Amino acid sequence: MSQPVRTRIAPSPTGAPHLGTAYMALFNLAFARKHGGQFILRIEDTDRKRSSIESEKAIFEALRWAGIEWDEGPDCGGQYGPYRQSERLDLYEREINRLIEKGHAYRCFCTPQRLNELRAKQIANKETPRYDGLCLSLSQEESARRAKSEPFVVRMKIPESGTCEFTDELRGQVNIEWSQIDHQVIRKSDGFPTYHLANVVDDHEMAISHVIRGEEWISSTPKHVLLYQYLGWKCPSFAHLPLLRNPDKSKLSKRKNPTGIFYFRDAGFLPEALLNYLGMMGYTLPDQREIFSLEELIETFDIKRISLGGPIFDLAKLKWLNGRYLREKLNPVEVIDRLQAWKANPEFLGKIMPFALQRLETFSDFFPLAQFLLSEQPIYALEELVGKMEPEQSAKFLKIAEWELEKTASWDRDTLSSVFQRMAEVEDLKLKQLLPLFFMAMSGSTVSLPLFDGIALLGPDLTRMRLRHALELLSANGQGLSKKGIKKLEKEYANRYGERID
RNA sequence: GUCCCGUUCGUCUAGCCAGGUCAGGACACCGGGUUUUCAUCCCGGCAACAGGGGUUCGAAUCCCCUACGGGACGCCA
Repeated sequence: MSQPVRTRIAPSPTGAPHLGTAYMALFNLAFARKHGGQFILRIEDTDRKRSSIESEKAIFEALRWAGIEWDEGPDCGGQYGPYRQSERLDLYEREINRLIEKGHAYRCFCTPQRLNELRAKQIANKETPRYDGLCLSLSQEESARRAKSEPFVVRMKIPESGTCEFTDELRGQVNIEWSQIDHQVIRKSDGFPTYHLANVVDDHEMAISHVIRGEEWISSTPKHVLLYQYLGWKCPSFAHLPLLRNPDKSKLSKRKNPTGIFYFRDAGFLPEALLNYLGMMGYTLPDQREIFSLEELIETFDIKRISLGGPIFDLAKLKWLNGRYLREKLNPVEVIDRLQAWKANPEFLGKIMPFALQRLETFSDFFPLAQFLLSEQPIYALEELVGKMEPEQSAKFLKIAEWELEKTASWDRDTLSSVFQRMAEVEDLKLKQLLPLFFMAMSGSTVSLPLFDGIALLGPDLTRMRLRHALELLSANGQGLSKKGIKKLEKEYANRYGERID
């Protein structure tokens, strides 16, 4: 351990900042700080189609809100920069060429169609899908010649037999047979590296000493280990943390849980309580304290104390903890400050006022009208939700809205309006017939502010939760969508609205 | 399907590495008390070593098998 400790998180800027990112960041940060090292934020934006600068900004904002600070990153620089993979392409290209020259990697000219067919065939034969090595036999000359006129990817070679052994700091030795590993693409046809290559190159170049990441990476660790060997570099040590889970034990997903970091901000949680809660997922301080600050976590941090069973994220316990923070860690004046910073400020109230004003006779009318924008979840009865609509129709429309809104890139009044406009058209309904359901689901009342403006102010995370809450209310009364029903609806949806995205 | 990882109350976990505790704490839940209500707070209760084999005087703890859960198998990360 003579080498300075440097850890990192490497989120990819696709979609909303995820709780899992904050979770991994927390332990990477704690480990680095405990050992007097640095914690780095690197943006892995090698997926050109899905990465966006907005998402990158959101990651900074979300992590900062949560109380995670990094020593080096795209926004604050550092001596190992740049910290954005799209700005490091030369570096990857150099190493990819080195790998090709040394015979550790080769160009592959197979078309996506051929690979799809191959995969389909292998799956049909109950084999593990894997590249069959067709382009492996190409001579260096032919490969170089075809590269000038044809699209290609670069794949890394994998030993034909034997076992990859590596040490996971938490689990001990892990053995995976090379026969299980595919000839991984390390450079895509668009010239960008894949995660595996970029990750290894950057971790080396950025002098990362400890790779602390999610358990989902264990099975691709052999590829990484091999790349370090091929490139003649020393491997960092690896520690794979358990994954946060949904109540059904599957990997935490926004389908089943609030997973966006901003959800917790917008729903009125304290960042320090959230961080504390994440810190007790799979970890306990030596003295079993449950309430602890980041500093206290760091002070006593011991990565070996992490327990390996995937912890289920329990909103109820988080709320309990948040309540204790409010009561025990803050005084009333501070709570008022924090409340103001949250939504009780002129800026936010100012956004509501234009809509509320037309409905005001006295000040007393304001807060009841604005209430749904200031609470986590309005309360209403099933009959109110459904109204004149058939319950199953309601469930269907709620689900479709959830899918449609998932696809909505910009979250403003007009865009939202057109989403519902279109939905009414496709369903052959008047907007007036469709909307009462959503008024109730969003605001818990038929007397409320304009719907689209309301949804815009609510933001995507709270909106999703409200749709889901409505759906759950229907299900709890036996009038929701069954699994089969959802499958069926999904197909119908694909036909009439277009493919769904996650 | 193949491989890998995991498994202590419903949930988060302590204990496991260095076998001997009535298996401890917290959330949730239930009951009681304080409070004009509610909440807070206090007290009490419910509730777990996945199963089966070993090793041992003794196993939650060490070993093996089974089951179950999860993850991975992309020109996503």
